[in-house]
Amino acid sequence: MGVTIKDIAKAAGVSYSTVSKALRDSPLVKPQTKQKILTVAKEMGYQPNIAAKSLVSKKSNTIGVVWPTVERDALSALATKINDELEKHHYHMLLSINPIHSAVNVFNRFQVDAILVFSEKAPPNVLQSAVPILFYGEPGPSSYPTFNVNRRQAVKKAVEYLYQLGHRKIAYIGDLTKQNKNQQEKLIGFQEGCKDLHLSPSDTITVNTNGLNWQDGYQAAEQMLDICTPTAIIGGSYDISVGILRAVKKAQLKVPADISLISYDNIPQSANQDPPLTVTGAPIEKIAEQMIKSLLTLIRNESLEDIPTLDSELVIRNSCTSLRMIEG
DNA sequence: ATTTCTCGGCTCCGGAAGGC
DNA sequence: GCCTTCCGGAGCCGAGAAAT
Repeated sequence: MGVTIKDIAKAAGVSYSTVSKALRDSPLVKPQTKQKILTVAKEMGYQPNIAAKSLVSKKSNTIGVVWPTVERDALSALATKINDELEKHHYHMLLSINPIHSAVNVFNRFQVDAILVFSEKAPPNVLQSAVPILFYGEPGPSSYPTFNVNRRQAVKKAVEYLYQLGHRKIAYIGDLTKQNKNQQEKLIGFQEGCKDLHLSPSDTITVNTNGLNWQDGYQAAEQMLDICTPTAIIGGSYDISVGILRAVKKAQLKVPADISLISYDNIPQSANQDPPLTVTGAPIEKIAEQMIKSLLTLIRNESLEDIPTLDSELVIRNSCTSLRMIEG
């Protein structure tokens, strides 16, 4: 058992209510008494008991986050940013990779203040939760607010940028699974972008990775390169793009000299690749910021007006080159 | 089966002490 | 005697264990 305010009270020779006030910097405690209590607390290694605090305040200052997987770099980056953003507001984060229903159930028992559900596919029925839930990505049951980013626009921007560089033979390598709306949005963005720019359907290639891990991207790119070599590729996620990069290198080709590459997922890690990747998508700092802003609104019991869909940004680094330069 | 107690921390209310 | 300052005790919170 850890040190409690009762232990400190005994050691400091005051009552525990005085310790409580001193620790909360209450003006009702004499400065000398306060200083003595703080010194004793520090010496004894006192750490406040969150469970006890939440009993009184009816708040745990904890957010439950339902996460699909911890294995993808893109998601770890977002989880880190969300945690940073929560810390700014003195909140803690509990992460669960359980299925949505059981995670929501456990979080309610832990008495979190709100739950953020990162959903890659909509849950089949209504969730039982005493605390507010915010969905990110795939909309949940209609009664729950959803926060989203403009994936379609992101991929479209990538197509337009590659077009400006002179590319006409462009591949999109991503998860094309029909059930996953988020991934479908990216595909639609690619198709719309190509159509708007009158790219020949025979030159635009879509390759299904059947997954979002780097291995999925690697295999899909490897198979594609056996058959054809586009001048540019758009990877459907950061992890997929990492796989594509490996496959391109294995095929004795160079990015960007032989093939330009743009990755979906606007995360800082993209800059650490060789070469640093040009990326598209909403910056994860902005995603985390907007997400937590919406969550805190829900916690305050205020109604959430329309949550804005975050626009994407293209970050140009070194993985794309002008087609003229390749030819020259 | 029902009631009481326990955990740790917070807050309200009131008592003790001291100054005028 | 009154007022202010400082501190202490009771009660509360929720869930589960222990007692009845």
